[in-house]
Amino acid sequence: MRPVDGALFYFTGTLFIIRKVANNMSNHELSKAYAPGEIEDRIYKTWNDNGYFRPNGDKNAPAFTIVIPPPNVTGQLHMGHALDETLQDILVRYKRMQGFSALWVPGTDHAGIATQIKVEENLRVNEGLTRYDLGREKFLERVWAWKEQYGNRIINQLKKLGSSCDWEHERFTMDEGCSKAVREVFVNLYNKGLIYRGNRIINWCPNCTTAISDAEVEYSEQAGNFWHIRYPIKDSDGYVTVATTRPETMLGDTAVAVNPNDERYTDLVGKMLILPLVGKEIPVVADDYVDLEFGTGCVKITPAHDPNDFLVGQRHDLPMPRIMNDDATICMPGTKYDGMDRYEARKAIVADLEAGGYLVKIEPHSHNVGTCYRCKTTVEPLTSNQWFVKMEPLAKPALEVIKTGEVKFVPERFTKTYTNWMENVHDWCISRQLWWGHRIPAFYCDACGEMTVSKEDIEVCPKCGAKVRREEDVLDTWFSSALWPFSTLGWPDNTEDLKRYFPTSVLVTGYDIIFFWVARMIFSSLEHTGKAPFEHVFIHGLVRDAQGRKMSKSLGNGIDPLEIIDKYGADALRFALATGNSPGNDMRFSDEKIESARNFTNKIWNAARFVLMNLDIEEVSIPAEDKLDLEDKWILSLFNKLVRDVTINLDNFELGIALSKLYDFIWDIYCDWYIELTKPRLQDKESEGNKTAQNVLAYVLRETLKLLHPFMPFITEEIYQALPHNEESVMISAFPKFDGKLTYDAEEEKMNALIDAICALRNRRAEMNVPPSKKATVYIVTERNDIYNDKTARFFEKLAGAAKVEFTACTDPNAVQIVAGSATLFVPLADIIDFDKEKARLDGEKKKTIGEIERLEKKLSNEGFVAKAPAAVIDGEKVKLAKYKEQLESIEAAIAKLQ
RNA sequence: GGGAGCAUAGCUCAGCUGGGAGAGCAUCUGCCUUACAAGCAGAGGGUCAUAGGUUCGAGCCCUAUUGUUCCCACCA
Repeated sequence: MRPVDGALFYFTGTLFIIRKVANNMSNHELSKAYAPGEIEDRIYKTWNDNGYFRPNGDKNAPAFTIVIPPPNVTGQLHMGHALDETLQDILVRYKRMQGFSALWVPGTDHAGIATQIKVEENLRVNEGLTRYDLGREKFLERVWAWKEQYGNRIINQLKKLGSSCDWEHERFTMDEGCSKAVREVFVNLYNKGLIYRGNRIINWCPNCTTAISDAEVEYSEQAGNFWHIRYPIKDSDGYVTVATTRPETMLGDTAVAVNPNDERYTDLVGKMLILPLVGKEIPVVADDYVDLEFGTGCVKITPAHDPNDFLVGQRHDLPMPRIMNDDATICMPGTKYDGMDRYEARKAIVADLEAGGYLVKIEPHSHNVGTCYRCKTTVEPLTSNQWFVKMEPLAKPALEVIKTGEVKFVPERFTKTYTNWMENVHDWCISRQLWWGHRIPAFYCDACGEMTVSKEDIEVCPKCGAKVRREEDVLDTWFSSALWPFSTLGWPDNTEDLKRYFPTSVLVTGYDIIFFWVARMIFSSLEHTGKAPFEHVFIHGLVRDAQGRKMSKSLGNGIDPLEIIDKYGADALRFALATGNSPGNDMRFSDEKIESARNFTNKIWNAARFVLMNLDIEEVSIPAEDKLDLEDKWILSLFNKLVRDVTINLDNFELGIALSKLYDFIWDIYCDWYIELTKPRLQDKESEGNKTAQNVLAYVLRETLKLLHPFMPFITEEIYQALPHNEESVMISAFPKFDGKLTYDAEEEKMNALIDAICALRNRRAEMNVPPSKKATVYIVTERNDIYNDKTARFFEKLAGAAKVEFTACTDPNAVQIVAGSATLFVPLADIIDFDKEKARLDGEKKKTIGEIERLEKKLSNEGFVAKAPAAVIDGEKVKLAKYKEQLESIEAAIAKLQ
């Protein structure tokens, strides 16, 4: 599979040069700051050229599959994508390094409405034409041309992020294979009776002039009015008063409904009313739908323009006249309202009602108005002939796989969101009055009235032989997205890919499209493949701006990921997106965050520079145990624990936690301590420990880079290539495994004691305003010479401002005493020390220590605690107690010495 | 009306299956200690929203309350 043989391997970078330069003892001026720009593109190209993005050829390796949530083909990369792709890339790279045959399928979505609108807009602006001027065929040619022109833009942008997709698997929701899958699914569902065509009430967007599904309607609270209107009772002086928020729809009223239990109106049921302005007679019907408490108790019924009224209309067999055209203008030929826009008509009707004495009152009333999620136009509910997917039979198994855990949401709470929706889902309106999309494969015969749904195009009616015409409507974009996990792998054919990589492993997406997409993939996959499409759904939140606002075009607060990459590098962006937040929660993106991420890349870069400057070995391995110093065992032990923790976190989708552990290890442990601790050995080239220090330093760095690689692929590769290494790329190297032999608990404890002592010493010096340049001999009194000895003394010299270390008590009465665990350190720092102040300080420490001892003793003498707490916790407390007791002795000795 | 999230340092947020609270930024002090000033060393700063409960032990589990954000439903 992979063209290793003969492949020109050309990872060469700045750091590689550093190593050469350092070894040759020249002193070139080398970049102190990490400059990602040139490095990233070069590395990405090398990965690609070497075929690393393709699954490894190992037939025995377990498969790991992710399909990308396909971005809109003509879209541009935004922060939401950047987050989504980063998370997927982390998972894929991790699994690939673990030896899985990892496949990440990329691709784009034709995005029906969005793309069509874009092309129409372009047509209007540049040529002054509408799609109707061009006609269907010509218009579609334009859209395809547009797709060809812009389709690669977002794909190239994904590459800038470092996405390790298998580009040879790239798919498009309207390519041949996906189209075949769509057609197969449509016909199958139709034949099973799960797709039907009918005149139902649907959500209509007058601006996009298409039906949209329930999921595509967004509700927004809007201020409006309640108009109370009198409807006269036929053959009577009486009237009923109805209240409505949409007076213009009265033109389409075919009844007034009251609650059957409403005693106020019992006599009215069955009577006829005269519809004002129209003069038509309409009945009063009794229906449970009417709320006794709300409004006047009388509801005007407009079956063609309100979903609830539609149901009432069906129950009472009412006529359902549509009074609006597709552009939401009034359709009432012969009336003055004909042709008026719906809001214009509202004004006119209210005025006329008032003039006619029908208007009782106007009450301010705010209510939720449905809007189109694409263009924000208020949707018009109306009856229309549309295609629907019958949801009930599909929802059942889709709920079941969640219940059984066959599909798991991460975080788990989103199962509830999903379940609530799926339990209450209505039939899915799938037809769209657009041109760009999968055209519905239904054929009408005008001669005999037959409708044929067919996998193959047909020209003539199979029943009567007359010429047929094809359905004009296309399918909802989400209909094809719903098939994405299996259509991209070759379904309906039983391809090798399908067998090997389906079901997929994880789906990574934002919580905002659980209904649109995740839910529909699950029921579609179950229905057509018999399997759930994925095992885990890893949900993330939205990327917001620094103020916590949603990024939006209209607000102009969007942050362009490409600009960020340009300025800070892809690794910094990925770090900023992957850290400091937990799954499913929204996150804020700020300058501070990206700067701090950039600083981290720089820190790694410089640590690597340091290591390389000191490296003159060609191979790196862990030296024999008897060669290892205390600090070597300490860092190896901590690294080993890091491997264990990071692996566990990654397996649990705790990417942010894993990354912050890596950050802490690299910065606080490796850089701040270990590098400093190795300096004495490194500076003495002839020293016995020099090679050991080099080996451990380079080993831990190299292995840590492997752990970090899924998160920050570029910088880790660049440094990996510069270090001695065996595998051709860190990207395909083996992810480190926990090694039981590398656990050094005793050394960890000793090194930690030394660190505590060094910190205590630094602390004292700072408190006393001793300038770092002023060194003093440090006298250490202790019984633990396994910790404090000639070998570790150098740490005090290097890191704690010690001129030298003596293991005797200090005779200088002005020496400051520092108690650190089991040792007391004397430092003659001050010319004259203030005895009272020193005593007060020591007294304070004594008091604090006694407090701790008392707390621990109390806890350990608590029968409940001793009886019920786990042994490890109890032991931990005992160790702490012993430590404090030891410290107390030292403090008391120090106080005694002062007097 | 139903559901979910959030409330922890000045700000933004971590805190995994309960074992005496952390990071980044900001603030203060001192350092160009030749890997890194995009840095180093040190410091200050928190009744973990409130009230109960479970537990030997609660930021974490349970109940209620308050504030806040979001999703779903749509009573015309």
